[in-house]
Amino acid sequence: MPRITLPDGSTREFDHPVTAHEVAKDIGSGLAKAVIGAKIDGEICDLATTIDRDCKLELITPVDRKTGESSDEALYLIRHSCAHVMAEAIQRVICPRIELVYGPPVENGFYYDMRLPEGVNFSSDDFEQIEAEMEKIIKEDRPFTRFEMPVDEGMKKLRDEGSKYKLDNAERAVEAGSDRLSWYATGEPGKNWEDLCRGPHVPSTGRIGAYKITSLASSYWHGDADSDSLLRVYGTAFADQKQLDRYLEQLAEAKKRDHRVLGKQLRLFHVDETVGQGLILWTPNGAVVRQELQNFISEELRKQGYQQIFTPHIGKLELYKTSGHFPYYQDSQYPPLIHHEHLKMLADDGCSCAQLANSMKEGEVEGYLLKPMNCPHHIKIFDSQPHSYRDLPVRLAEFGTVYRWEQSGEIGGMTRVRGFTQDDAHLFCTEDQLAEELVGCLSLVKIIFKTLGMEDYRVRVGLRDPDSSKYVGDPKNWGKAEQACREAAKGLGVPFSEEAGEAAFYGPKIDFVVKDVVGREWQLGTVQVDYNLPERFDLSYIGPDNQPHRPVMIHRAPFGSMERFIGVLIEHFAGAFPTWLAPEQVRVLPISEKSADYGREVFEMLKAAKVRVTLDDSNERIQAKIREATEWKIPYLLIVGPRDAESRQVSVRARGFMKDLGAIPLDDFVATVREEITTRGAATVIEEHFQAAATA
RNA sequence: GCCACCGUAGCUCAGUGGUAGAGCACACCCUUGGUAAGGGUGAGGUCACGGGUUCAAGUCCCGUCGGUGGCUCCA
Repeated sequence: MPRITLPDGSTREFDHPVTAHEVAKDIGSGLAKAVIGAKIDGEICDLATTIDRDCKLELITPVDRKTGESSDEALYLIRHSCAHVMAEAIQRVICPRIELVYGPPVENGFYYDMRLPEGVNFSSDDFEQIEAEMEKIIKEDRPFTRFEMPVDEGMKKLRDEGSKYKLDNAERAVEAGSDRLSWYATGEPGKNWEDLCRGPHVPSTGRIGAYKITSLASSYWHGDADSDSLLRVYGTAFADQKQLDRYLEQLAEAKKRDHRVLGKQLRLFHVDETVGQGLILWTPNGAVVRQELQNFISEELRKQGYQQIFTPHIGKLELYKTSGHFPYYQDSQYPPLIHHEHLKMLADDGCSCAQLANSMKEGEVEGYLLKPMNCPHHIKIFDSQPHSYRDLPVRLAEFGTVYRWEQSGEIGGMTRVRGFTQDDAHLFCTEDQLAEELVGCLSLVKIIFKTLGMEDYRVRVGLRDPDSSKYVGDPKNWGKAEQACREAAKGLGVPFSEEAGEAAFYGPKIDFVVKDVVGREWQLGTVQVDYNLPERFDLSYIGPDNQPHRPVMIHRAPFGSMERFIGVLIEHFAGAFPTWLAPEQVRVLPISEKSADYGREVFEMLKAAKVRVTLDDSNERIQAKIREATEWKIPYLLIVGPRDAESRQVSVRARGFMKDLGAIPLDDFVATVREEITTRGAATVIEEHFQAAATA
């Protein structure tokens, strides 16, 4: 008879099979009331699950009594159950003929995919009504009742009901090894709403807590673009209103630091539909941030022995045929630029687009390509001279702008664009130098992320799929390169994962993924080993044996692109850039016209010290000037009035303190702000000046 | 690319087929003030673009462009 081990190690024995709920009752009536599910030998189950064998049992309550937080399991049960309630409400409120497809819990909530019958539609305007219906179902506190059938019988039921989607789900379950199919009725089977579902669920609808329908999207059946288009309704649910409110606040907070919102507010960049989708116009403020960042990266590159180069934005088609970019990746490139005479000739001949594409592939029409990658140009620089092994490694760096035809639905803000500038570099080295070069690439990343305070990132090492033969290069070298990537990643001291099958066909790679303050992940740069391009371009160096050898290439763009990186940076800092990056570093605010002359003097002095400073000599009151300046997230505001002019001081209001920190001599301020800027924030001397005021 | 929703002043947004609105920003005037909005006046619009329905369209329909959310893709 079942002997049940609880998480604290204690055991309970029963002389008959019991349900998880009965065990909870046996422990205490309070627990029995609170509990919403169980974990039996690590597997999450309904509370009504019968236990007839020895097992480990964990009871799931909506909220942990000690921490006040919900476990992942509790949220899983609540959200999965809420998906059912939402689906029922939608069928009742919108249309009963809506076909249900699939409704799982996901991170931060749940969704339900459904197929709408012809002519039926709904929008976010209907959310309120659906939520009202959900409220009713929850108030009724109907039990989630599980019932099972043998596969044959279950399939027949589904066929009779005529839902191809549910039938498909069942077939998949059977393929995965199920010998029975299960349904959950919200109430009484055969009488109330039901759904084919593996479960588990909370015991009854009343236990769902707080919920909200969040958005509407579309999806494809099986994720296949050629298959049926489905409507996906997103929602979220929590154990209680407080948690839901907190989540919604986080969402609102995330929206406020969205780089697209801040980009507009702080005039960092502009996208103009008449210029083109996904083409970033860097406005003066954004250009400052980018320029400062590029200067910083360039300095570090020089320290590491990189040489800076410049290459044009286009190159002959032939070049990209050699590299393999054309026509292999033609779909993700802007169409080629072709010669006038060709264009004219083809037009006169009434040539179709398809014919044109064909003749370009065949080499009958020459043209140029807007470069989708910088490597071919860099390779040509490397190859413009013979190389001795003594020259290696050669490290060529360029902030190189590339253009890619991203799918229109994917483009947005600065993080997914069609024209972008990579902090690109290509390293040409010997097989033996590879490991050390990889370490060098990663140390650069480390320095820069640290300076920017972006310490919450992880590294993904992409390795070969052991079952595939698509990879180019010597398997022995691959093994060594993979090991080198692994070691280099380890040396960073941040979490990293190895992912088999994620390598490019031409070499293993290391990707950097950063997390922003609200927990979203962004893939930034990569470091990739390449055995393919040196082969394709027939690169060589002369070794100590006086024989030609093939160099190995490393592509590295550790920040991905300036666009995406700065997009992420805007969100990371919520627009409040550290002083060295801030478009406007200091603003001088004279109290009134009486102090205008001194204000101008302060302004000129800072300008001469190469500080990005402005003077607000408008005839507003000081309160209004401060408010205005605060909205621009300027690091330092200098309030100057007759008192300050008298003593040649400035009254400092530093961003983040939101109050008057007191006055310091003008010369001291200039010197300290300079130091903060040149050390890129390593010295935050200003605050030390005001220790007492700042902490008061 | 696919699906849904959206596009009104520089920005944020109201606007029920019948005379295009508010707040902020901007310009000018008054105000000259010590740490998050002083007051007044004014200017600002092809309601994304193109077609259609209607006596009448910002509003309804179709198309195009663009945005948002998702799906798919991502050298």
